Amino acid sequence: MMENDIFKALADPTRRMIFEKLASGSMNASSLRDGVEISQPAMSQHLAILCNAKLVRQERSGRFVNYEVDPDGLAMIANWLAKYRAYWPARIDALKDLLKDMDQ
Amino acid sequence: MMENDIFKALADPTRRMIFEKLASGSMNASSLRDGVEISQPAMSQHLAILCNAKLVRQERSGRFVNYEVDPDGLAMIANWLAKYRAYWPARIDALKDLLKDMDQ
DNA sequence: CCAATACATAAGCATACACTTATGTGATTC
DNA sequence: GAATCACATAAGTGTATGCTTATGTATTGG
Repeated sequence: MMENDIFKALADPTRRMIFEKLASGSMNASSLRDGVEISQPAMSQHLAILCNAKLVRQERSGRFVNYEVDPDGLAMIANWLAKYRAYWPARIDALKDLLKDMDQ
Repeated sequence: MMENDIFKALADPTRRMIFEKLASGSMNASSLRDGVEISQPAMSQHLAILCNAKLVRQERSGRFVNYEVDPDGLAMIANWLAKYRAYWPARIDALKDLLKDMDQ
C-alpha cells in the first residue's frame, strides 16, 4: 500500500534529513552526501525508498541523477491528516500561519 | 526526539488502524480489540507507543483505561508538513476542503 | 576504446521491531 | 477477601530494516 510506504519511509531520521535537504532545492545523489556522513550505497538505498513512497522523484541528467521533492507524497500525508482535522487544535500558531500562506 | 517517535509510531499499519478507530470515538483497550485479531499484550504495547508519541492519551476510569486521540501529535505532523507547503499542489481537492474547514 | 565518474544492486550482518507466552498489578464484585 | 476482570510488563523469538563491502551498469572524457 502507498500510505504504508510513505510512513515507513518517513520513519527513518536519515531519510527525513534527505527529504528536508531536497526541499531546499533539487540535487543529485552526490551533492546530497556533502557534509553528511553516509556511504554512497546507503544514500542510494534511502533514495530508492523515498522514490518508491512518492516522496521524491528522480530525473536522469547525463550520468547524474537529479532528485527532487515529489508533491504526490506530501499530498498523501495531507490527505491522511485531513481525516483527523476534527482533532486539530484551532489555536496552534503554526497551523494558522500555514492557513494564511495557503489561502491566497 | 518527539518527531521521530511520531513517525515511527505511524509506520506500523496496526497502530494506524488503532488510531483511526480512536478517531471515531474514545474507547478502552478491550473495545479497541473488538473485531480485530490482535492479542491483549500486543494492543497494550501498541497503545503505549502511540501514547509515547503523543498521538493518543489515556485516562483511567475504574479498572478500565480510556484512550483517545491526542491533538498534540497531530499538531506536530501538521507542523512538519507545513515546512514543505511550498511543494503542496494547490489543486488537490482534499486539501482545498481541508482549508475550507479550517478557515473558519 | 578505456579509464573514470555517478549511481544501482547484491549479499551479509547487527540491530530494531512486532509478536508470542507467561506473569504482574490494580480495581471490582460476589 | 478471594476470585475475576482490565490492563501492563517481562522475556523470548522470528523477521524486517539499515548498514557494510563488493560488484554491476550507464555515461562521459581523454
